[in-house]
Amino acid sequence: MAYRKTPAEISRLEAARERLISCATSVVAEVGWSQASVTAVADSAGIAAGSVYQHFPSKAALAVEVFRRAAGREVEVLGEVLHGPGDPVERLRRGVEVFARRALENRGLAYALLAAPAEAAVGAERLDFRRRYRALWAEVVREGTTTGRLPPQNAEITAAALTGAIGEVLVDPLGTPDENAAEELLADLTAAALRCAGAPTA
Amino acid sequence: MAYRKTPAEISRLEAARERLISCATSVVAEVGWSQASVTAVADSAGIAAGSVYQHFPSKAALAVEVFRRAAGREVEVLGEVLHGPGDPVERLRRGVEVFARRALENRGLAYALLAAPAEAAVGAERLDFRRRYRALWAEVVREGTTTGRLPPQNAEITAAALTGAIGEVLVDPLGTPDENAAEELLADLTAAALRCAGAPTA
DNA sequence: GAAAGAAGTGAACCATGATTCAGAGTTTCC
DNA sequence: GGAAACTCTGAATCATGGTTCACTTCTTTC
Repeated sequence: MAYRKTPAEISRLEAARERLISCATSVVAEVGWSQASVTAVADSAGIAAGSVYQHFPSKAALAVEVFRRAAGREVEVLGEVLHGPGDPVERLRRGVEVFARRALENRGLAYALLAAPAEAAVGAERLDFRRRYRALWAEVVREGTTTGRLPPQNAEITAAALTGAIGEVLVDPLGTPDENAAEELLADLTAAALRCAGAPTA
Repeated sequence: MAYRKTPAEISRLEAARERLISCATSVVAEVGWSQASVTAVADSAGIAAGSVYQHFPSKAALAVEVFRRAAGREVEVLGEVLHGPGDPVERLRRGVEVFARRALENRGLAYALLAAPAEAAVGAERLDFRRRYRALWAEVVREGTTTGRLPPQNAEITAAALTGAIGEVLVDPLGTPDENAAEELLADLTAAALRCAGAPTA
């Protein structure tokens, strides 16, 4: 019994791993997946390229973890809003607004999550998360139709349409940072989303 | 004056180039951009890998040409429908339907154009074509609002939303070929698109 | 403080796939 | 027919960037 990881050592390693994920996330947000080489990520975390492999078996595994963390946060936030109290139509409106606002506040990351070219493993993860967004929208839409606040419709299709519409509307502004037009964009986007679900125009 | 390309020779070269583009398009539609190596494309056209470089300066240039041709056809078809005769709302409906139907008829290619991971040059091209789709939708929407067939709205945002919504709704079915559900999908998709533009439900 | 074991380093290694190029085969023109 | 100019071939070359590994540095335990 000559060596045994002490609790302090374990948490130091854990912290190093977290730091690596966090730095990798920043790098991806700044330069995109394709430019986020192992070397660049390791440099930004202040460690050697080889050390990355003490925390992750491959670059792809790290990339997937980065994506999951970031996308998971968004799904969680959106879920909270959509599952919150109040009228389904109002929750839908707030969901779109919150999602878009968060994206515009962290454009680089939002672009990486929504649209930036990425390796296959991340692409697969992205599909999975789009499915989750869809499921969240579908729930609210279904609730709206059953309570009569929304007209009859295929909730799954509407949910997919919402996911795509919001992403597409955001991608362009995400590339060209223009602060002052954001509020108007948000208003127009939420209006389009509500129309898409068939909500009566306010 | 010892050698001069004869007309026959010129058209033979031209035909070889066209054939290459056509074969490359098929390969991309079947296996996606990432698997469409120069060797695979050359093999499918029955020429050596090196010969590709007699027609294109780089693989990226060929990929861009493949994308432009295919996407250009779609823009053209959509434009014809949207610029055709009749009520703007009806043209909108038919535009969505035609676009979606064509995508479902050639799923592999549609997926490659809309969503498949691709090199940077193709990604840039894709952005450009999305802008063109958007411009086409925006025109009709604007026409609808000025003639009073559609409620007041930001036509550019609605156009972006339509582009994203249609793409997103299609991407999933494009991966899982299911013939019989297509008609229902088309009906639900056009309904969602019309709602998105604020068209009164039929 | 010394041995044992683990983490960290970074230059070398390796896999992939685009690109090149020397030689073989074609076409043109006198 | 034959020289000149061009196309075609495909194995060799090259570029990129992820991954490995012999070695160094740090931790633990006695």
